[in-house]
Amino acid sequence: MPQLSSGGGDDLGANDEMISFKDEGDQDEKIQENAFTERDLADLKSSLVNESETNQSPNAAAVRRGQQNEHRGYQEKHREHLDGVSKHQDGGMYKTAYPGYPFLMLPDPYIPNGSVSPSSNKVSVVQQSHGMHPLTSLLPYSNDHFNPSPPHLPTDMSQKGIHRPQSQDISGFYSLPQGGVGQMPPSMGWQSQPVYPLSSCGFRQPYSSSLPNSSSYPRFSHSLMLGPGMHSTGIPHPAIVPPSGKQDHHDHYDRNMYAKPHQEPKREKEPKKPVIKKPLNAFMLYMKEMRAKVIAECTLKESAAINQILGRRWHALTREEQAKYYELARKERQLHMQLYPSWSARDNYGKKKRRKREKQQDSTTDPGSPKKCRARFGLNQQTDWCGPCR
DNA sequence: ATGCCTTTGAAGTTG
DNA sequence: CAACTTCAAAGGCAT
Repeated sequence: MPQLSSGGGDDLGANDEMISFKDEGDQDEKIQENAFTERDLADLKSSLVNESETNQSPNAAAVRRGQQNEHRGYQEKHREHLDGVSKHQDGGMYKTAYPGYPFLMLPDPYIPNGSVSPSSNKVSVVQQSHGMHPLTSLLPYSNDHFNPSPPHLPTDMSQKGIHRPQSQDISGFYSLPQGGVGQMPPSMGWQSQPVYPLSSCGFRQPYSSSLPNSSSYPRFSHSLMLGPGMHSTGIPHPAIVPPSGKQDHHDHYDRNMYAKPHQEPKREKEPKKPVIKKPLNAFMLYMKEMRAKVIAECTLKESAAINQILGRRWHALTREEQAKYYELARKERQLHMQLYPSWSARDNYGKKKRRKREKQQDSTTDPGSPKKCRARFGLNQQTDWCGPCR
């Protein structure tokens, strides 16, 4: 893949990247294949669908329609919506949220003013004591494309208590904290938003278990969105994460770091070096922005499922639409470089690898159960002995 | 408690 | 230099 930053200039190196899409045919094939195998599971699960779920769906047929639609190629569906000929009675998510191209909804949840995704609260960000981003004034972003919301609507908010600046700059992802109270962007009007039927989501059935019901449908309280971490002092840079805390499952950073950004005086031990995370690439930025929409429209929660949808939508975007994110990502990298000139992706490299290696080493010395051991060495479970087990 | 899943893209590593 | 690997986000789920 060519580097976007290469060659300078207009920097639409993204175009090259976009040319080299995966074989969509294969993808669709894979998708359909999965859809088929997963439908069985879905059928199974659908029997467990609770009352509220059916209440949300106009009728069972609608649900089934959604399931049937799952077997149609995403591209087909996408084309449908592009043509503005949504056959979904419910109007379909695109009809509702994407009158035209998906990007037209960008203004709504765009992250620069706070990744609205209620699920993306885990902003991977850093907690530093100072409130102002050192490069605030350097942020050259003109987010014309991403103007987050109508002027009358507050946009300064983020999840789990992260302040997002109202100013339109790159800081959306490397949030620049500002004073003031977190506010709800238009897209955060979750509770008043209509429930989008599952059929509008081009997603596969296994997640029908996530069909809306009164309890599972994402409702986000203000306390969640304006968590205790909402503070006027803020977050210097989302890419930085305190090494001590747990940021996410993978890297063990503190998810709630924003919730308690100022409670650290207690621990005065080892001022460890904060972890600086990778800047987000174009797709990651896109995901972060669109996740909330997908969650709302498809009533999904599982990120793996959501990401599949987002991946398909990503491919459905036009070059111009993608270019916006590539450009944003490029600026993200630039800013990241400015902020952390000495940082290298290598810094965070090899953690999992190391863990894996360590695990493997453990497993070589510790054979585990005989069954596991035989399986590992491809031996007959009934008759064979493996060395380590012996 | 931890890792996997799932996506794309950037960047690092390996051969 | 091509191919491969890792890590960014996300949250449910399995172990």
